[in-house]
Amino acid sequence: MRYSKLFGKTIKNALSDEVAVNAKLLTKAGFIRKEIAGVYNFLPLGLRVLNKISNIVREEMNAIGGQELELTTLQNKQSWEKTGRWSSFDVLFKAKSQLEIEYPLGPTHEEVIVPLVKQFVNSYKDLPLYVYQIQTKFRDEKRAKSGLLRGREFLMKDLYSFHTDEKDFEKYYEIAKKAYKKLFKRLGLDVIETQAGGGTFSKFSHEYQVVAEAGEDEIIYCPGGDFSANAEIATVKEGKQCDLGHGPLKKAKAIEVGNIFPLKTKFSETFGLTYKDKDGKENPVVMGCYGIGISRLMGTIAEVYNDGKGIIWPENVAPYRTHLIGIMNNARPERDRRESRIKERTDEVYEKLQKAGVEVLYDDREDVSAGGKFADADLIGIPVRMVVSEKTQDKIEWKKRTEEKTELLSLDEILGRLKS
RNA sequence: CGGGGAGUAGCUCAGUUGGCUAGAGCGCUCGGUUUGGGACCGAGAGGUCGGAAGUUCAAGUCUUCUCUCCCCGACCA
Repeated sequence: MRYSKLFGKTIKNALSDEVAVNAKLLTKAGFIRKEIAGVYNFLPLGLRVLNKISNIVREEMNAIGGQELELTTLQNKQSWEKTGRWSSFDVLFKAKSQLEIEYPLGPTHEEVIVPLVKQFVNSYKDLPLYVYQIQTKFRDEKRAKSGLLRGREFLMKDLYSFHTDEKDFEKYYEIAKKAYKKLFKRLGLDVIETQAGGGTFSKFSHEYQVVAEAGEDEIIYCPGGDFSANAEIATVKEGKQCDLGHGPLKKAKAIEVGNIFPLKTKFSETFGLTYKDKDGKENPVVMGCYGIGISRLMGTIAEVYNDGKGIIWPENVAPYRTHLIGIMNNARPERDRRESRIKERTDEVYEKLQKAGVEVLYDDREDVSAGGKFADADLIGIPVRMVVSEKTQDKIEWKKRTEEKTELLSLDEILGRLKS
């Protein structure tokens, strides 16, 4: 992508109405722009990050048997009345039509998926079943805050699992836990699996927490990694030795990026979702739910990985793998043949990278100084920066966003590095 | 929803006790000089001062109402 053509440019000053680190950086760098409080537009760069996160989540959900589907956002009031949540779900958006009919705007999808699954599941032979969707959800937060961390409209993955019995559910729950661990690792995030309360549905749940000052949750955890509990339910105190002797337990603020929990038969009983077992007996289906906040993850990554200059994207979620800069006199290429060759060379490197299948954001702007391009590259935070200039001669300068050192490499050497 | 703060150019902001054609920096356009860490000179465009009502000879400035954004709290499968 040529930066000169990219929709959504960097800005020098942060907008005054963005205070949260993630919103400030993402706005400055041209990834997002606020529409109203807690509701953001995702510009091309931001959408690429969102899609990369979604795709990793998608791959891992597919790997544990998940089938992707798309559910409605405009939902059925009757179903919500049936579960009692039409009145008890306090952040439910209620949209009214011209005919004065009310529709819940989906904050979650149990009320849609359970009646839907009921139309297809009759027998133990239809189970287990794992379906998921990655969709925009709406929650009427009284106070949206912290940029992408707590919005009124946000992108979320929800997987629902359906089982014949508790035992089968528990088996899958452990599989899901493993998938979550792998998935967060792929995203480049240090995520702590945390025991949490069960809310209204069950005795327990698990949250996936990222330690960060901006977080709204508080966890008591073992730095060695074998224990963590939400402070709301923790029975142990900060400072106590953990069971494996990894030193004293710590207390920290954290961002909840995922949450998995048993639904048992709560929704299947409400909607009459049952199956016939081998003896022809009707039983309620046992369910589990597995959520991940996709847009919140994007905010969390920006919140956690940055320095004074900008964002530092982990490789797998960066909008582009590489950032190419040409330092040249483009104002009057016809006047200075030597420097105009640099422009041609950078164009050529760009074409070759593209041909080799390397994702590259090419800063081809002709009226921006070298310093301006470097500053923007740091702000945008793509993992690898490559420079072509008079100084690099027939080579290309390679620099990682996380490091200060630069190296001069040939295009072949660069392609070799990007392959591994 | 309670408490606090803020709305003036695309962005960040200044604007005195109400007083003349409402300003600056950045950005943008044009011309010129520049090019390895956010260059410089010159010219120019750009404003219903969030909205409505009111007080006044006169309102960005005072009063009332209202909308919006931010922060703290409460809330948060």
